Amino acid sequence: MGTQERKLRERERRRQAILDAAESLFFEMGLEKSTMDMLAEKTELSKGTLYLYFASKDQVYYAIHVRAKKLLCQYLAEAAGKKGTGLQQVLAMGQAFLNFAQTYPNYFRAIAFYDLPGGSVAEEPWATEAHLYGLQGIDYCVRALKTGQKDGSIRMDIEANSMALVLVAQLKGLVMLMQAPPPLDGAEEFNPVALEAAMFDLVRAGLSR
Amino acid sequence: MGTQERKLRERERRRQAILDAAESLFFEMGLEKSTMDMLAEKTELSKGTLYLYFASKDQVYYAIHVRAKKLLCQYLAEAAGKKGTGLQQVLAMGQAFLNFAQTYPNYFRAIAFYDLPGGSVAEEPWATEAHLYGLQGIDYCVRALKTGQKDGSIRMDIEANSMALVLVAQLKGLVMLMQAPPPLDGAEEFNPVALEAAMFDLVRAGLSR
Amino acid sequence: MGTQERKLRERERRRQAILDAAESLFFEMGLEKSTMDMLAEKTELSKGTLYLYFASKDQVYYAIHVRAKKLLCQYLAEAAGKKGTGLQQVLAMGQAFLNFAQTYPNYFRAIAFYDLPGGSVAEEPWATEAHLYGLQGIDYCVRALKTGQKDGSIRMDIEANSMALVLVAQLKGLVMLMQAPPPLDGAEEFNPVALEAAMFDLVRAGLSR
Amino acid sequence: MGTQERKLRERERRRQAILDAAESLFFEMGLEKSTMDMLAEKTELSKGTLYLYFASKDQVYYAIHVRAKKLLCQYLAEAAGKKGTGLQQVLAMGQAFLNFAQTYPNYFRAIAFYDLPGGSVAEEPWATEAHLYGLQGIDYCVRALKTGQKDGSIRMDIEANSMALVLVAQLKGLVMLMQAPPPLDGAEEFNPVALEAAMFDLVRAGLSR
DNA sequence: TATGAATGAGCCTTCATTCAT
DNA sequence: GATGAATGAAGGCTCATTCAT
Repeated sequence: MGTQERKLRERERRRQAILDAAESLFFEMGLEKSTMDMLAEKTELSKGTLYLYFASKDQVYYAIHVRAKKLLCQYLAEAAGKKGTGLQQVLAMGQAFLNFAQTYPNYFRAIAFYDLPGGSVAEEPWATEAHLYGLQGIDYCVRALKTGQKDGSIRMDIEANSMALVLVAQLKGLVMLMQAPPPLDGAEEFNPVALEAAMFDLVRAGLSR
Repeated sequence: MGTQERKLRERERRRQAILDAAESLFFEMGLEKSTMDMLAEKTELSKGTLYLYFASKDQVYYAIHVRAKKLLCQYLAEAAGKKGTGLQQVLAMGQAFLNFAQTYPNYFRAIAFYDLPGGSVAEEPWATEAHLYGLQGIDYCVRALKTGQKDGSIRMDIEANSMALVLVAQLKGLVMLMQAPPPLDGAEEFNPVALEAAMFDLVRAGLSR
Repeated sequence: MGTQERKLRERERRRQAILDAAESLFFEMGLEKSTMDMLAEKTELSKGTLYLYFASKDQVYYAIHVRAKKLLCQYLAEAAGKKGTGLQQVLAMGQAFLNFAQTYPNYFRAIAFYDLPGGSVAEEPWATEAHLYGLQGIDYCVRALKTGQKDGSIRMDIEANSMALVLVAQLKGLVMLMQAPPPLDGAEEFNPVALEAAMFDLVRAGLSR
Repeated sequence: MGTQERKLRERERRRQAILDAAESLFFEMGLEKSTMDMLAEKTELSKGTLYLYFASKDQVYYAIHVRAKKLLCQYLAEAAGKKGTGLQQVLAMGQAFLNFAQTYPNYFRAIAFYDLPGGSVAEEPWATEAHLYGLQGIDYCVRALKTGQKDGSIRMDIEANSMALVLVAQLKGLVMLMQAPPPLDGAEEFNPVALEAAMFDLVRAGLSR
């Protein structure tokens, strides 16, 4: 019978619906200010039911985090698969990261915030899946760097593993800066386009031979 | 009589003692999980007394944040004052930033966390002083870049204002990565020294002519 | 199924039980000195549960106030419906008011205190229902006065609207006096029966033709 | 030496200054919302000093209450001393009461609120002086009533002691009604002048022969 | 006498989680 | 599986009062 299977699918659908609601809730209100009551109301489910699908509020947040990393991985994978030199691939991945962050700023925050030292959910025993996705993103970058070194588009004296991490960290830092609320009087402060250009300039010049 | 003056000094000393305790508390437990009760216990003061020195929990945190930015500014100022080419100054400031982050990881977090989008205290009307310190740090970097362009150590086609922000963002991202808790099994994951080296390599190559 | 209906009834029952407890608590301790902890203990409910039924302490008090005015209105309505001249109706309503105040001294206080200038809950946006009950009481009195003027039991030169308010104010003042605690040594001070008699004497003579 | 005497006068002056400040504070903010800190700031005295003059916050309030009753007594005494029939004296005292309440609405409230059952300070062992002033006011009224019975302006079958209390209670109730904040939409509700007229009409007709 | 820093009990309210139905 | 009433441990903050100086 497909009965059991159908039930499973149904359950997964519900789970995703909860996550959808949680996403918009958490990102609108902030994680700490969001309550399970609000989530229950938004999902039109009872509070008890929520706990049938997620063991805790943190788990809900974690699931969103995983979602976000999964999606980011897809963006990176696509960029990594493009034709071109290794350097071009690296730059394409950088662009993909920026696109992701601009298209899904909330997802980006879920990733950035979650990884923060002292972040609310990190260091939990079940935080495994998310980490793997993170590693995979790094791995794409490492491979592209090595490809670039083989095809001559990237300097040979670069240590690919470390540089990949540096590039990712740089991207995260940049997006966090760009997404930070203008602290005062809403002054123009900086031009996102110019910022991106400067970064790509730095990376291209810094990596290429 | 210096009585009044002494009282004022005494008061300031107490204030700083509270901040010291708050620092270690907040950074150990995280801001949200720290309570005023805990702070009272740690300072061996009553809860009421705490509110004689700080109007709210947020204000305590903000004061730490200001402290941190002040100190970081000193680090940067010192580096910015060193002899050498503009490029060397830029790199020296990068090194100073890393030194600061390693010497005072908690202060670094205070800065990084506070600036986070959706951060708990940002956008308050009194969050001005802190912002100015931030701007000053950027300014040091801009000047060093321009100096480098004049003395020939840095490419002329670089837009100093944007690049300064990129460099700062990069540093923040890198330190956040390095300070992130090893998410699992404590695997070595990455080598901080190699990471720093890779970053300086990227920056030097990326900026110089 | 009447399941849902039963639940609703159950909920209402609980609500009333909380109000019962709150009544005796507030009137014993005074509103300001009563705490939600006390109310929780008295109802043998947790403090959190209290907030499932009432949004705030003020709302609890307000609910009591409404209860009181509702009951008073019933007393007045009954008296207003009696046979007799208008004057007799007015006096009957006065007597009903006194009966109410003697039977439910706490309710009387809830009304008197709530209406007090500077009372804690007044001027809230939801304080509407209560006010309407108050107006209705006045209305009964106005009608009785006019009836009396038609049937000749009450002087024609009396302005019914103003006189109704005067009579109500008089009654309130009198009951407040009678309910005031003997400030010292418990001396007899005054005789409630004589007081009532004096008031009815005054009103009868003052109104009749 | 007049030294000690001067000190005593100085002390009394300070005491009165505190009361002046407390009056405007309490009546502006409400008793419960006023804090000793506020009073200290208003008097430009330290909080500790306040406790040198008054044993508690309640005592401060009580002193204001006494002040108020004293002043009311003066108003009544003056009216009671006027020439005319007993009835005229009674009515004059009523008018004096209304004048007092309109001139010093805050004082009136201090009296009315303090006497309220469950009022914050009542039933304290030291609440004696105030009570005496209250009795004196009653006494004036009793005498005027008896005078009226002698001079034929007031019915003989009235029991002066009870009627005096009724009249006072009536006045209090009326003023409380008139001072109550318009509960809704600021509608005109009632006309104070008409109210006063109605009351005097009732009393005159009710008392006179 | 005057100060004001320190106290600490207490207040109202919130909310993640549980569990009987 | 779904519900939602009940829980209770905190949480941030207030304020009348005390006391060493």
